[in-house]
Amino acid sequence: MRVRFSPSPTGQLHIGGAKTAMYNVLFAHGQAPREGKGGAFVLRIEDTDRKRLVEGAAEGLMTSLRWLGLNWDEGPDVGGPYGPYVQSERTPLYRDHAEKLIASGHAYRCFCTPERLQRVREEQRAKGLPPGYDRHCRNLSQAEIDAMLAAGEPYTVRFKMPLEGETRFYDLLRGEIVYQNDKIEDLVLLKTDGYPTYHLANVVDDHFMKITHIFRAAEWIPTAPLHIQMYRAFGWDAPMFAHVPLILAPTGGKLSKRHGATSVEDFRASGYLPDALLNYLALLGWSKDDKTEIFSREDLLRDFTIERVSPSPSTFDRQKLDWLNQQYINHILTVDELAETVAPYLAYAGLLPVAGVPERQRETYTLIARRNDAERAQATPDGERTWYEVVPAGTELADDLPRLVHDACALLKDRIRLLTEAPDLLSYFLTEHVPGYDPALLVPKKADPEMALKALEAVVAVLPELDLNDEEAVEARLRALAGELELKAGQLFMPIRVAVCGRTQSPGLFETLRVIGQPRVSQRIDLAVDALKRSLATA
RNA sequence: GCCCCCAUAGUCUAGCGGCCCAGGACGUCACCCUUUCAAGGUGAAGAUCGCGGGUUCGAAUCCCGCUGGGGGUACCA
Repeated sequence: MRVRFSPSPTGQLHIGGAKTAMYNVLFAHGQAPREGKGGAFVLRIEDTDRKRLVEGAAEGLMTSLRWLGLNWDEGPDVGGPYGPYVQSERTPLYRDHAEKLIASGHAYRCFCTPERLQRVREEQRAKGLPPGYDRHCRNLSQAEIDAMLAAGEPYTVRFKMPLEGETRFYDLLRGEIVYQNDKIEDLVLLKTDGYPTYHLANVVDDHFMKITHIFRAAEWIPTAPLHIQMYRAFGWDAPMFAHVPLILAPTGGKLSKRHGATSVEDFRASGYLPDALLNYLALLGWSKDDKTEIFSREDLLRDFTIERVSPSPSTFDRQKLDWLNQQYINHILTVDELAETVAPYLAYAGLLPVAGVPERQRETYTLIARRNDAERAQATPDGERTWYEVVPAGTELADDLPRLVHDACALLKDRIRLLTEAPDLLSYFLTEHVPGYDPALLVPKKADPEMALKALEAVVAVLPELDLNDEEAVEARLRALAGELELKAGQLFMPIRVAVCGRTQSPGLFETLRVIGQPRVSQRIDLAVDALKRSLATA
């Protein structure tokens, strides 16, 4: 069983494309071997539209696929027995086959100009007729054709669609689909620039690359009958088809740029894990049973069958993706893995030297930097703070960063949903001094500054005798201290938390103190005491 | 306009004629845990299975129509 994913290098990999690619991989590497057949996944670049070509897009597509772990057995970079795998390198093949179709009476040269086609469409619209090519050149006499050719008139090659009858084909997800032949146009196969259209290149390549199953986006359903007719005209067997449903935007319609992140690269830069994205995409239109939600790559390879993919389109739900991402961060990644994964985001936010980013995370760092540098340069004055603007440039970092990143990840893994949240959440662990904060936060609700001051001064007094590594002892001592001061535990804990973290939310107080360590804790509390004294003096 | 596809709670889905006056998940709400925020646990609300006809002893499940949503209608893929 051989399948293929064939993106056109006109932009980044859309998550709809990623889903299609994933189904291809799961079929070739999962379902096929399970059913005792060999499986190969082919990557083919469809760069036949020279006008829409984007420099570097093919590389970007491949980077995104690899990031998702969707690896191909044959493709432009790895080669294979049926190459080349880039269509622009195969143009003679397409031209030959267009000629073959003309010779066998299944296609014809069309000398109509774009202007004439445009005019025909307008006339049809004016008369309320369905727009489409009027087959003007289908019945030119040989003399007319020869004259045009002799005059050097440019031409396209169009497929001679049967004028009557019907074409049926079987879709693995939907069953049989029937089209009336007279509803299908004589579409262009070869353009005047000598490049093939999708229809020609696809059918020819899928045949010569021995593709057995075509899993492609549902938007191709309407042209499937054309493709079937082409296989027949060539005398080839058509592969099986499965048209995978589109991903819709919450507002309806195809998911597009206006709906925020839509490309795999967008999600990568926004702090999603490849496994979580893949898991989410798998669930969008497929399920194993009535309860399983978390699927590792191995699970998917073991459980996926194309037959269980739903034929109905589904709406993209960012909240569920976020939940899955959080599940992976909190329950599936180890602390070491999290610390490594989060490194590029920390580095870009200035909380880790770039040199401290592990080799394996370099690519992510580069991607983040490339995508954000431009935006960063033209900093919006009104702007909301972005995830990487959590500490001022030049902030002094702690000297024992690797340990701190690791320990802070251990404490914070249950509250990171996106990796981009890490810089903010980890900031006060990684800097030498607590980032600036409003001293008013030091005062708990329903309390006054005098009380907060009294509490912190009492802490300053007992701090030297505490071993912060002994969380239980610290807790016991501080609880006792609260009693002595006639405060509720929380009324004592909150000022300490704010003094040390610069915010009212943090992991458990005692583990936080342990990780930040005696010297910095004590220095931060001293500063908080000063701040309180100052504000009391002014008031 | 014409052609095609799809149709279970706001969203993703289980269900493939009786097990379903419909199960799971996200989200929402409440409670528990608790030094904050999370995480975790427990529970609740939320679907006349889009509507109307059939078929059948019996339909979310099969058939037809309608409605709604989506896609296609390019010398783009």
